[in-house]
Amino acid sequence: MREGKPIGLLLVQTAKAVSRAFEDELAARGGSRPVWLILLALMDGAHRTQADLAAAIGVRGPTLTHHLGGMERDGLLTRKRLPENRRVQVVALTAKGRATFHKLRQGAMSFDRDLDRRFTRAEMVTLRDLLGRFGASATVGFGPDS
Amino acid sequence: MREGKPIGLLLVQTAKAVSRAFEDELAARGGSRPVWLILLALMDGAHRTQADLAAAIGVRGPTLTHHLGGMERDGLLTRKRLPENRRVQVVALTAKGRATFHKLRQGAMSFDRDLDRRFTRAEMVTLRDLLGRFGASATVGFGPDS
DNA sequence: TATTGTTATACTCTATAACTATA
DNA sequence: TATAGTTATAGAGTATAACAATA
Repeated sequence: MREGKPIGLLLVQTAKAVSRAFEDELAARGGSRPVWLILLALMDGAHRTQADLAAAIGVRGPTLTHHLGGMERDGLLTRKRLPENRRVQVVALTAKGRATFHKLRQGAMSFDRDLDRRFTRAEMVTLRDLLGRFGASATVGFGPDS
Repeated sequence: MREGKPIGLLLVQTAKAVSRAFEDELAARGGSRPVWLILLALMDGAHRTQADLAAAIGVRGPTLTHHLGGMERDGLLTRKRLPENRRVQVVALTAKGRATFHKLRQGAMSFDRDLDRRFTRAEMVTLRDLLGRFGASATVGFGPDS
């Protein structure tokens, strides 16, 4: 016998509200969720190919190409072919890209601080455990500081 | 000093995965999230105007019009003007609309049962409390049975 | 004038299929 | 043939601005 709103719905609605607020925060600093995730992945530096990068942020190849195109037009990154294997594109952040990363990171961190204040240490441990129980995977954090 | 992945990110990523799975479940039964939410709101029957309905499912007027248009074309509902106030549209489910509701409701309930099994009663109480702490609002459940 | 909803239009994110270039 | 990525195209969901009809 379950009580109250379905837990999946509660989770999804809660996350939708939080997600919207987070995206507003990023937008106020000239970013968006996909741009933030790409910057994060590039700063972490662990990916090798665009296919890897796409997988890291959870989209398909053409979707990544789409976002990289926009970011390249905005001067956030450059793409150039590897001489040894000209099929591969090497994606690198520009100074502006790194600056944007830091700007967005500020927003992301302040956003998270606000959420964080609502829970005690113990509650946070419990919450992480319970969220983990839904069986989703995860990759990124706030990324490196420099 | 916080530890691990930002809690907001964890929440959003978890919800994204759950949400995607839920939408696949609805899609397998010929629905979608917005259609499900609209059917649910109409079965609950608490709204009065389309503006209310839009607010209940968290979208703007034109977005609702867009979805109602599709659902009307699909024969799930009818719209007609109130004689007393011809600005107001009265939205009503057809038999097909109600049938679709029940079909999607099966999917939603079986989906939620799967999630539910992963938690004890006590954990569920805790989880609801903690999710509530994020400060999101909420309206719907599984709706009425008939 | 204010209210209710629609139309016109557009943007963002995403995807699949077909293609180019390279290996 | 297989691989890395792009182009072409499309579709879902959302929004704002302007509008029509009604009150």
